[in-house]
Amino acid sequence: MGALCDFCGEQRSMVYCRSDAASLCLSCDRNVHSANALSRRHTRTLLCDRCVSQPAMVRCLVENVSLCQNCDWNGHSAGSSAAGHKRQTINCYSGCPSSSELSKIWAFVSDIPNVAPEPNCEQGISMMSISDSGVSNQDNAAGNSSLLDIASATLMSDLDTAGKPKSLIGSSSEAGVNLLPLATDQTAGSVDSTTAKVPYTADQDMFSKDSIYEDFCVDDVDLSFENYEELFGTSHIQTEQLFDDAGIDSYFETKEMPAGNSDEPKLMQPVTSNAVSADSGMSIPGAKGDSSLCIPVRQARSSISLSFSGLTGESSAGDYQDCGVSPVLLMGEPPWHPPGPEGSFAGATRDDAITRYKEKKKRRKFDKKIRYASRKARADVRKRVKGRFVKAGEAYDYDPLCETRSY
DNA sequence: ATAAGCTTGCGTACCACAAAGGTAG
DNA sequence: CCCTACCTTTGTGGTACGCAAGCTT
Repeated sequence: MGALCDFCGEQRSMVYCRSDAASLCLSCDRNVHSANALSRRHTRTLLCDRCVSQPAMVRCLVENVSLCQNCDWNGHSAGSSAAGHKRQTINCYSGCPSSSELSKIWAFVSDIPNVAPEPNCEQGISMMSISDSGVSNQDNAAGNSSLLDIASATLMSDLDTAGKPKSLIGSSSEAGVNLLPLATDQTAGSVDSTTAKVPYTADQDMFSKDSIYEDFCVDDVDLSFENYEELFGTSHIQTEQLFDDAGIDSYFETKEMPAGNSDEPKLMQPVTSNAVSADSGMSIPGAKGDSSLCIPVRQARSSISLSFSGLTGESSAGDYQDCGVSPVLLMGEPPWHPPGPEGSFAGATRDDAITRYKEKKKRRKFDKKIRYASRKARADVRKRVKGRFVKAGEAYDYDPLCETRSY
């Protein structure tokens, strides 16, 4: 039994709405997201079967579970016995699809309950769009059938441990499947599906050419993050709990940071503002886009470089890497590689990135750090006027030592 | 459909003063 | 090299305020 629906609190939550930062049962999902046009645009996806708190990104066909990126990485990391498991991307949807329509999209999910059609959603799947590519059925001349193609696409049977399809080219074109970058959250992110159209057709072998980036014609988008929840898709506490996972901690317990780590000072900075925690950069779940950052790499790089707090335009690649952002992602290296010697390099790079990310996550403190307890103690007992400290002996309106105000 | 007003949330300045840090003798 | 005195800088918390974004009318 998974977590209960955040809305009704009765049914088992099944889908995750990043815009609402809520886990919902299908019934409430339809109710909530049929309220108005805006809510219908919320993109949802399956809930991670493992952590039951994050949106699932992939479906492990071997274990038959849906996993968020963190759980996927943890469970299918290089060297683990599960590293070779076949995985399939899980697509987001918006609109108000019926349970049968969801069943078509998520054919691998056997227990989609029947949900009565919502009166406000008479358009049903006609309103539905797969946010993977910004390709909606309205845009897709192939209609619903291709929609399902998209939904079932990207069979990751040949994925290496970095989640990079090895034989993407062949499988995509041969099967007539529209293989597209992983899902973006069009509402949680600024990646507007209306502008982020990917002009891809099945006969375009975009993955086989060096011109891969040129084929992504996405307007430069603002990837600024509006709040922490949106960024992480969960609350601070939840996130910390997530990464307080004993498995993760135990994994790093014996590992020492190398001396002279250039990012050491930065690590000491409390991350209390809505500035983007660089940790997010690794998985960037909900980071105005999905964890897999399905926006084209080049665009992502340019946008992120302007949006990550503390990272200026002059920031070097090392800065980004220090922040845990995969150099693969940031430096324009494609998120996957064709089979070949480069693959192992990419895997190592990714492992390095994961290592940095986890180390940093372990060390990070989200609450305010008190450097001088004595000063805090002093401030705690200091008298104030409208929040400001006042000279000793002056009239004051707030005595922190008193239960009630003096004014 | 648009504009104006309202609400909400976030970031920051402000204050006094003890402690920390730096410098000179 | 160590110690002391002096000066400057830092950091601490509650509140008010400004701004921006979203929502309502």
